[in-house]
Amino acid sequence: MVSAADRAKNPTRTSVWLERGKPAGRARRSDQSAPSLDRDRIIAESVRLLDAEGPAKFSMRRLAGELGVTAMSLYWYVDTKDDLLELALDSVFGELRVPDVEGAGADADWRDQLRELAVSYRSVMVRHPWVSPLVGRYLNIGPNSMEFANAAQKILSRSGLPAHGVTGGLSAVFQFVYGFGTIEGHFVARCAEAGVTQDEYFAQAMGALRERPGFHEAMDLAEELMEARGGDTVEEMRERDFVFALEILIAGIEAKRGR
Amino acid sequence: MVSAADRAKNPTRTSVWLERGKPAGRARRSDQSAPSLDRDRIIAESVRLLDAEGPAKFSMRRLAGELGVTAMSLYWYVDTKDDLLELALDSVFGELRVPDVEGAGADADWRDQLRELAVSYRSVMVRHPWVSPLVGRYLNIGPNSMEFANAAQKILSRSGLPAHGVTGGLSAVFQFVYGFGTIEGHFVARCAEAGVTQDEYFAQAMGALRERPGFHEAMDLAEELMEARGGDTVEEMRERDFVFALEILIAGIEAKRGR
DNA sequence: ACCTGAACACCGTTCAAGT
DNA sequence: ACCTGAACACCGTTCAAGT
Repeated sequence: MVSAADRAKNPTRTSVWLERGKPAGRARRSDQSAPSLDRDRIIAESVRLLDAEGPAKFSMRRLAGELGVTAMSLYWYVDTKDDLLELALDSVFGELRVPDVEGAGADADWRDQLRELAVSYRSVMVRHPWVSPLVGRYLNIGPNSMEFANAAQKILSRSGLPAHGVTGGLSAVFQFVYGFGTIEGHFVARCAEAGVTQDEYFAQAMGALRERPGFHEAMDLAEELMEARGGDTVEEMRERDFVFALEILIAGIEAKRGR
Repeated sequence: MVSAADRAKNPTRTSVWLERGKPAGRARRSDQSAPSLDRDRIIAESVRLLDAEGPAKFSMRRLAGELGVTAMSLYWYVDTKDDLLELALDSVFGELRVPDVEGAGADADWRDQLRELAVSYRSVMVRHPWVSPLVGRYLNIGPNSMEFANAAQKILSRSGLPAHGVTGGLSAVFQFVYGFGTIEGHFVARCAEAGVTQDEYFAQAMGALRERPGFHEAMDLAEELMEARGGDTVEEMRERDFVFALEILIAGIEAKRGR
């Protein structure tokens, strides 16, 4: 933990994870009277609030209220709201089911492991729609993010892609999943806020669009394509798109093997 | 344009573009004295400010100040800040160079057109890093967004993908570009804010990471992969990743033709 | 070591009032 | 038709002070 004065000496610090000093908060006193707060409690409650009410309503004052404390108490444990968000971000990355890529897992089919990691990443983004803007905002170098990135690198390294293409392959797959999960997560959150099902929301938006003058032609093609894809619910349609897109990516990687 | 009272009658409105009444602002009076403001000026200045100072510093009060007017004047032209952002979003989508997919363009190679559209989308995201969170937030049904989506659909429809796979293919390509452009745009913006070049920022972050205990192994693989990819500057490295990733996607689509 | 109260410089938006 | 001033209910953060 770093005081405001220390921070002034390190003005280019770009991440909580690059703090000097104790990484997990200020030194705990050995004294018997336990403090009412700690970083982990603050982070856990932040995640809960962000999930429940969305990032727009998340404030230091609101969070403090939920913890039965004044807003200023929080500043004993984190330097800024930004740092807190970065901590919350890495904390939900802990939910990722990262396949075993070391011992026995190093012999598994890279395609299966890639699918597993992609599916898991997607579901984190959907469960926590506030995560995706933060992934863009921070460096993503917390321990859980790093474990994820490391596993992804190992999996793609075994795909047969030429060495010069592995980072590009990583981009292709995980930026896709990021984009997909972002849009999906926001859609789910919007429906929940509006108090309608995804199918209701979708039907309403499509209806409104069809009435727009000059958009008939565009909608015709869109509907034709949606028809061909099939799927009875919005969730099923999205699922088909995700699966097919992932298969395109895997097929593309296979096509680029050794070139 | 819709008054607060009208809006109350349409509580499920989910986009400025689904407003009832005049789509381009309130009716202009025929009177000779021109008003000092109009929607287009407000939108243009919003884009300028968002580019220059980022979304965190963008406020109705700040914007009004820049336009030489009080904050409340703006509410004559837009219902909420949210609506204004949605308008600004579609406005920068107007910068997209959408290939001709209708007449002669319908015979062009779909790969070339897909690359052109992807490159253009990426560069919009990088020039305007505030765009990417908004793409997640809104429905993206403004006229420029729709033209983009329509062109993308037409291009993918000619790729040889089976009809049921076209929407998945669209996801794969454009969610990838979205994710890539998001991360890239934020990185560029962060460097500008910190007043360092991308290469300096990158070197600093890598250096800090290498010093972290227990991250040696992960960094070794990452550096090996970056070595193999090559590229002397951060921009060049990113360029290689983007190009290769896009070729993976195209190869994947080709592999899925007719299946 | 840990927490608080008051204060500063901000927000988006409403509403009644001006011209 | 278009714009303003005052007001409401908020923000993140600092700082001096309490225990």
